[in-house]
Formats: sequence, structure tokens, C-alpha cells
Amino acid sequence: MPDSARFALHRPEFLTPLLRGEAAIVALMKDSRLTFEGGKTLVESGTEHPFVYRLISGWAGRTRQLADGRNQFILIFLPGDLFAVKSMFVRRHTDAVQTLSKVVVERIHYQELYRAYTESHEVAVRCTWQVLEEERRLHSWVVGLGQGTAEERVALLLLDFRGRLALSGTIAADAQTYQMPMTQAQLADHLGITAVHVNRVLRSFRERGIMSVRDGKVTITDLDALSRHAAPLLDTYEKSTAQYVGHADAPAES
Amino acid sequence: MPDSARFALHRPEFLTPLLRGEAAIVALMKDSRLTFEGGKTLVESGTEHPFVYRLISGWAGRTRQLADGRNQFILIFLPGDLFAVKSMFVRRHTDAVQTLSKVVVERIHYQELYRAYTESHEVAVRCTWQVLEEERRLHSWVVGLGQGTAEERVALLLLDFRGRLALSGTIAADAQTYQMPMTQAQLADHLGITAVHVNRVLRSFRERGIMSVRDGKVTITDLDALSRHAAPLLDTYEKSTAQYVGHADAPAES
DNA sequence: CGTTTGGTTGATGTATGTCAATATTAGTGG
DNA sequence: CCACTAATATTGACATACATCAACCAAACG
Repeated sequence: MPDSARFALHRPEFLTPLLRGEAAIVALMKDSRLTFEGGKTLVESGTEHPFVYRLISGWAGRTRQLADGRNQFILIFLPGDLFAVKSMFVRRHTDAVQTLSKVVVERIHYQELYRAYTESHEVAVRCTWQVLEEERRLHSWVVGLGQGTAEERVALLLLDFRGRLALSGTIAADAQTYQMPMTQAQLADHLGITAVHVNRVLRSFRERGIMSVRDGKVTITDLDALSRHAAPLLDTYEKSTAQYVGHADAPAES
Repeated sequence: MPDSARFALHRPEFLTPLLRGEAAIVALMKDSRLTFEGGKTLVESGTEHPFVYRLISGWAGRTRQLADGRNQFILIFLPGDLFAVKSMFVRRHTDAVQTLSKVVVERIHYQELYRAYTESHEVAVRCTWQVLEEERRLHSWVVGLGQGTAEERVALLLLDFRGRLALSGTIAADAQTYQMPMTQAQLADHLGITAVHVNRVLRSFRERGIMSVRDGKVTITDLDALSRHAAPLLDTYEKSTAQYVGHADAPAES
């Protein structure tokens, strides 16, 4: 997988600044590696938090807990994602970031990153890009939550995970299976439906031979069918970007 | 209303760069003023679009239309918002931007803005901030769509509009009424429910003396009750930022 | 004035939630 | 390796928030 693939949809002239900014940030974060178990809170909601993170391996999620016990996983982070970029600009994080599995992260103090940001527009570009990319995912998810049925949301999410894992090089572009550490209750809190209903949808997909989830592993047995279930929620452009709906024709490795 | 209020939640040390970046962008956009009627498409989905906009007056919204006719208003833009910042980095806009009323905008070609972005980290800060702010709103909306009932979503949205209009200085901070140009069908497409159900929720609020919508104007008659309906969807921090849930104790004008 | 657009309301249907019970698996200490 | 416990997954019976369908009204408008 070429590096450029990680930054889909870019204007070509920005590829160089993006990759240089990325390299600069990676270099700055060196020697800051940390490991956390699953179920830990990396960023606590309502607190001041001065670090910006890069997820090296494992899964994490931004989550908001409501006073009455309801919970929403707003966004899921996969390897390669920068997160908590907003630490640079806002004092307080309203949402928590929790690990969904054992994770390895690197991080940097916001003041140090901000110095780099002001001194190198390439670092700034990489940061802005990251936020834009998160925004793009949120757009898709708002559409899914606002318009999608439970089946459509599940299909969209599982294909999105697969596409992102492939882009980051964690799995091959044509992989039919991947590790997925979220419990059904956690999936429910991301999908905006109940855990019981998640279970029913997964059973239905399983019984129709479309896909199955077992032991923290997603196995897609009928990619076309799964893509068809997610397709109504995709815009035409997403539909044509093959790797995001499952028909990668790019090689898995560069 | 002091300028700084427009940039809530910031780290104090970034106020100066933010305001300077803002001023620089405003200056660059001078003499680019355009007026559009309601119902026009400013940015067409799936097309290349080279401009970054600033909304001077009126309402607009980012929207995604699905092939089967479903439609989702992803985000609503109010006066003072920058939008289509991503024009700088991505070639193609997957979502459209439509006017919801007569609007006045200013705009700038992305190459010109990018030059300023690379030459002034203050401009970069203002751009990154805008995207972070949009992301913050999307977080809240994902929580609303994922966890909220129809009543909670309506209450949250109407209070959010009020709070944002107050922050931008369009209405007074303690205003009980504001112009709201969206039709019930458009509200439905933002709320993720049907127009018929929007109507029922509004009727229920009206009959309970909480608020009413007539002739494109929202009138809040029982702010506490409306806030109580939205409160379950707010995190503790938002609840404490008074102007966002209706209890502004800041003066309306600076 | 007919036509269109937006709003309102009732009758009925359904996707999903709720409740509750039972498997199944994972973890823990003896 | 077993006994115990707590998560997690699974399933059925039943409830409900919201959707759908279909009418009708009111205002805007050319």
C-alpha cells in the first residue's frame, strides 16, 4: 500500500506537505510510546488534557456518557490515527477517549506540537488534515444514524472498519477477515441501537451467509451482499472509491 | 458580546492568533461578496469546488442526498461560520451546501487562502479552529441522533440555534425569539425523523406552552422546560456553559 | 383563481426497544 | 484442573416510539 493511499481524496499538490508533516510529527513523538490495557480511559471527559496522540496499534474510541447512563461512541480510532488534536486549541475535552483493546500509543505535549505547527506549515497541514478526515467520518456517521436502518448501519460500519484497516496497512486490501475487539454492547452504543438488536442483526447476517462475528473476529463471507446492504448510505463518490466498499483492486502492499 | 466569546472553550493563549487569523481571512475575502436566494446549491456534491466561504447573513446547510431519495442535513451554518474549508485540501466535495434562506457570503479561492495559511500560522490556526468547531458540533449531533428521542433532538436543536445566533451577535443573548427559516421537512431531514413527526413534536411543545414555530420564527415561551428536555443529551460541561442552554448571564452587547 | 408548497391531523403499521430468562465464555482464586 | 463469578451473547414475548399512508387545510404565488 503506497503512503499516498492513506490520504485519500487529497488535492495532489498537498501530498508532499502532508507526508512531510506526518514524518515531522512521528519524529517528534519518538520515545513517547505507552501501552494501555483495554477498557482504560486515555482522556477523561471534562478534564484538561495536554497531549495529542497517535495510535500505533489497537482500537480506541471517543465516547460521551450521559447523566442517565446512556452512552455514545462517537468515533472509533484505528491504527495510524492521530487523536485529541484539539488538545492544542481547547482547554477541556468534553468527551472521553477509551481503549477498546490493548493499545500502543505515542503522544506529544500540545505546546511542543504547537511550536512545530507554527514553525512548519507542513505540520499544520497534517493537523488540519487529520481534523478534516475525522469530520468526513462524522459526516458519514451522521448520515448513517439519521437515515439508516439498523442493518444498513451495521453493514456500513463493518465495511468502514475493513476499509480503514486496509488503508492503514493493518490488513491486506482484499482481506475477508479482521480482528474487531468491540463487544456487542459497545457496537450498540456506536450504532445507536440496543445490544439486543445488534445481536439480532448479526444473527440475521450470519444466517444469510453474509458475515459473522466470533471471538473478536469479523469474517465476511459475502462481500457483495454486505456492500449492497451498506450501499444506500453511501454517496456516489464513496461508491466509486473501491477500497472503501470492499472491491479493492489496488495491491495490498507497495 | 466580546469577540472572544465567539471562540468558546479555547486555550487563552490562542485567542490572539485566532482573532488575528480571523481578521486576515476577512481582509482577504473583501470585495468577494455574493448574494444567493434560498434553496440554491452553493457547492454541488461530487464536484470540484475551489472556494472557501464565510457566511455573512442567512442560513445554509451541508446536505447529503442518497440515491433512493433520502436526504440528511448534516450540519447547519449560521452567520459568522466559515465553511468548505476543506476545499483547500480535498479535490471533490462529497456533500452539497445549500442555502436555507437568502444568504450573503464572501469567499476566497483555495489557492489564495492556502498561500496565507502557509505564510501565517495565525491563518492556519483560524482554519484548524473552524474545522475543530464543526467537529464539536458534529459530536453533539451524533450523540443526539444516536441516543436522543425525537423530543430531545428538537429541544437540543432549537436551543443550539439560539445559542449560536447569540454567540454570533445575530440576536441578543437573552432573546426568547429568533428567525428560523427551515421548513418542517428540512428540520426532519436534519433530525433524522419524518416531517409528520416533527410536526407532532412541535405541536406537543406548543400545547404545553414550551415553544412555538410560526412564520419562520421560533418563540420560546418556557426556556427552563425546553432546556430540561434537551438536558439529557448535554454533557456536564455544556450544561455549565450557560449561553448554550439558554441561561445567558453575559450581556448581549460588548 | 388554480396550483404549489408547507403545515396539520387521524388511522394504522413496523422497526426497534424493553424485559426477562438462559446460554456461553472469560476470568479468578483455590 | 475445578468451582465460582462476572461478562458477554443469545433468544423469546411483549411494548412503543416513530413511520407510513392518506387526507385536508392554509398560505403563497403566478
